[in-house]
Amino acid sequence: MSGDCGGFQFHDDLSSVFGQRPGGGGVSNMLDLQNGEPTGAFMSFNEFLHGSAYYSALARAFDMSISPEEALGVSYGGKVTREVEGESNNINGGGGDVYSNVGSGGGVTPVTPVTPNSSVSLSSTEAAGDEDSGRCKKLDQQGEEKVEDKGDENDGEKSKKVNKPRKKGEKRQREPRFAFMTKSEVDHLEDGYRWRKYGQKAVKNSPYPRSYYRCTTQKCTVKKRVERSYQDPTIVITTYEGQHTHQSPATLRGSSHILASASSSALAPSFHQELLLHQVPPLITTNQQVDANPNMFLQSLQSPFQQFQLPDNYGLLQDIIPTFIPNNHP
DNA sequence: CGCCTTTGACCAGCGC
DNA sequence: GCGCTGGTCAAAGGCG
Repeated sequence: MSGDCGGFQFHDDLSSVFGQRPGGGGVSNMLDLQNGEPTGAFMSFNEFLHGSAYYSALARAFDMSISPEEALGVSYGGKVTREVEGESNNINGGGGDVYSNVGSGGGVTPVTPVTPNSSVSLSSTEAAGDEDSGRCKKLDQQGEEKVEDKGDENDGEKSKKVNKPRKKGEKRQREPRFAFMTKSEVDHLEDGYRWRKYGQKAVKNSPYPRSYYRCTTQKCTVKKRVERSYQDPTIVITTYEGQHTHQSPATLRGSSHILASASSSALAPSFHQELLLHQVPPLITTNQQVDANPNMFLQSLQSPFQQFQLPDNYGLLQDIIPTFIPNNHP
């Protein structure tokens, strides 16, 4: 079990960590917000994820400025560290509060479309790619081999599906991964990209299956996993791996106008988010102290964002941003 | 017809 | 070595 190849070393962590019910102790109030409201939150991480500067900046920030542990620490405390380092200790019971989001505090927008969700939290691991050193080479190979395989699968013999030659010893560079914790009623949040589901697995210790998605754009190897917190079904944990090599349809659609009309309430929520997210990078510096007191952290983050004159309905971002930004400490 | 989801099977890594 | 688990494949079927 611990042997989760991978994908994400912290996937288990995520499950357990994100799975912690709010109220455990500290900061986690995000889940309590908007209770029972089937609000549709349009989760537009696309801008965040597509090959935009933001993604790169963020990845870089996590990768170079902070260790995975620290990144994770943004949301929860120390126990996690070990997992990130390769141990799959269950941090359950840690009671640590995972949610560090500033509540969306009713930031739910009436105009928000159908995707339910509200609060979001981000975590990042192993952008550093170290972790993979020990495992999951499989993933590396697949990207490339997969292609070959399809061609090779000749023989109609395919008695068994997966009998492709896997190169051994090859390591694949771990792609930066980011996990979002979202309160949502739908598993697959709209993020502006097109995804194809390629698998679903039951997750140990969780009644909810984990779904595996792959970006349908050719040559784009981005993947994402979606699973629900087993402790709080209203929480969806979305983990992105890799970096889009293209722009999302949503972005293409309006990116050029964003800056000009960003403040317009006519913009779709996603655009608001995009704008905001793109403005964020400068704030990403280091996140020392992040692991201190989430509350403190969040509080310190709030002011910087206010300068953006966020639209009334930026609800989601409201939650996302604070979590994203490690810290902006002078 | 193309795209997507579902689903059972396979593989690799890890712990015991 | 065995069993467990996560991750992936690919056939089959559904849908627009």
